[in-house]
Amino acid sequence: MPDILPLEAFLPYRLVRASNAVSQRFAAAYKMRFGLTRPEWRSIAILGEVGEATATEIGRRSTMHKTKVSRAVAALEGRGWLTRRADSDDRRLEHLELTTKGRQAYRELVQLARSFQEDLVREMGADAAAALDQGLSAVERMPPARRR
Amino acid sequence: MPDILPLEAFLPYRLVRASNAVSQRFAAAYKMRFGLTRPEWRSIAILGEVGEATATEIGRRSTMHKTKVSRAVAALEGRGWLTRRADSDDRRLEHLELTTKGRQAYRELVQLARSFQEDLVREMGADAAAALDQGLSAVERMPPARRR
DNA sequence: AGTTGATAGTTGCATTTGTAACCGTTTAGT
DNA sequence: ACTAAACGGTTACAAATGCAACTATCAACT
Repeated sequence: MPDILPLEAFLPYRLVRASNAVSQRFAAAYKMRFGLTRPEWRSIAILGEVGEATATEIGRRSTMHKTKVSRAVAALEGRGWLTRRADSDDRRLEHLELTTKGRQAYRELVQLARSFQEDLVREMGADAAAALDQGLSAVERMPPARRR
Repeated sequence: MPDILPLEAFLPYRLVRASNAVSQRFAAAYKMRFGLTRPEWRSIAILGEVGEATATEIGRRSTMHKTKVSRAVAALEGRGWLTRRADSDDRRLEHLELTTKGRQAYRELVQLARSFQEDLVREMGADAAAALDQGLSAVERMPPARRR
């Protein structure tokens, strides 16, 4: 008799599936509204949050690879949503900042995100949402598999 | 004063991040051991679980696009880990089944997955794991965004 | 029977992504 | 000062992915 593992009971699989379901739903919203990609949305989210950051810092804070950030930033710059400012001390660094247009979009994106999360919590139920929060916090506390 | 949304407090982002952290760690394990891709691992997992399935059923059960399944199945067939058997009634269907070699790998993969999950639960703590389970279940209960 | 529409599965093509290499700049060690 | 290593950022190339079109088959309806 075979020893089986139901995929439905396997945490990594369940996490991926839940994450896809939820984030794709949200991605559909900001893609529909602004035509943004996920790396772009994340970059805006970081810049809106911290005001100004280098590309590396965006990557660190949003868990994105340098190349993704680089491309997202280039695209957002092309839209006129952010500007680059060279660092006077270290000429490798570029300080990025949202433009007025970028901040305006950010404001709307925050609205979108808030109402999305409210709907989500309502739909799953407050206690389940609290449980999810607790579970995710524990995962976040785990040491990363391997730095690179 | 700007109205900000901390990305760290946004559920979709946290879900994606947790899911990446966990599933990439596991992926590294089966990739290291067998050189499998994620679609391949999932296809094996389904076939090992249900014994026999069509490509469409694998896709449905593992939430993968047809093309992913098609390519994964082709790769696994190339390895000699599964066989195709035409349906006698409906000649569009192909019943897929693991070979002896495939089942052997499956057995080892199940071991790998079990010990991975055990480690995971131990690392996050039993109650956090239970909370995560509860939260994920609630997400799984939500209606899918859009059928295709 | 014949046409239309659906379904199973594959493949071509464009887009996205990751890896590695690269350039310019800064830091550290000698 | 000088070399080597490290770092920020970009880009070239390869691999993975998704979409759409396609083939073959089946089902339904006339």
